[in-house]
Amino acid sequence: MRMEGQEMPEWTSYCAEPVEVYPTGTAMGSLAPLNSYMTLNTVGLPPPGSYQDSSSSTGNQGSGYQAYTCPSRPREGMKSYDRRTVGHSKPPYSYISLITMAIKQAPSKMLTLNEIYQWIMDLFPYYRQNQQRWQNSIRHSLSFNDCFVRVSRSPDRPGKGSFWAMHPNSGDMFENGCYLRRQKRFKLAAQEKTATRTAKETEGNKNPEKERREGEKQELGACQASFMEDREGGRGMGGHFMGLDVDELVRDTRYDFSHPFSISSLMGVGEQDAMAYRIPETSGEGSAFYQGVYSRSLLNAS
DNA sequence: ATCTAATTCAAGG
DNA sequence: CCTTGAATTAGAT
Repeated sequence: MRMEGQEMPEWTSYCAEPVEVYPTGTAMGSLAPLNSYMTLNTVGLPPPGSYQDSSSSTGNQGSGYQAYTCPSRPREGMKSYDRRTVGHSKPPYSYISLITMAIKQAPSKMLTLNEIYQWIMDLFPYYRQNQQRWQNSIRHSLSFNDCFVRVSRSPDRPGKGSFWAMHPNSGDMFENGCYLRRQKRFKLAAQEKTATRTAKETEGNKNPEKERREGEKQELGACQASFMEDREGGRGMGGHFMGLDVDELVRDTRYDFSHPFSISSLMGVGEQDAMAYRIPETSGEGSAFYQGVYSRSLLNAS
């Protein structure tokens, strides 16, 4: 039950209370969504005693995720596990996933660097440590990945740092339920990045140079390319996103289908669509639903 | 084993 | 704060 008009989704208020644990080696696709009310039993996981703990080796970079404490609403009869031993494990989300979640949950669909940091720390206790390290990684991710777009502050919204938004064509990068590694990056062709360099001061630069896109189309694959129809955005010299106006960056691009592990689901955004969890009635091969969800080039390439 | 995405360190603007 | 690059780690096949 989410409350309208609330700043943050309800689940963010208790997410700092780790009560559920996932076993080592759990396939990403089988992870329950953050706002799931499933119990360990319902997902058929081994008892808590059999979980490995990685929090003790806080600096254990490289040893992979041992366990993950899923932020969850404390429930009746749900014993909360020892947070000192099992909590603070690294969440099974890449920085790109985290950033994406943060931005998408924002009403404005745009956040400053610090707001992103804050959101992550509020939600995941693990990230309240080693801030220097992961925050540097976050910055690197933002600059390096074309799916993130830097939006300069408008004079009416003074402050420090730019805003970060999702590139309108980045698609739903995690609809397949994998938050650790995308199949393909969302890479803009060189021209797109360099496009509209001059329009920077011009303000009215709504004309991003819509030509020259055949090259990258083949590079990204047919499906992805279809996303690139019409208007293409680009980054100017300073890396600011200038090809599209803010409205486009900000619009909430939700998809018609809802996947149990989609970010929308994770964030409780699509609760009314929850029914869509239904699995297609055994279609001979490749139901429309899954074809849509798992279409490699279309959903992963971002 | 390989391919490539993600993470980390870190210099330079 | 932002961008890059090189080197390393690590998912997925």
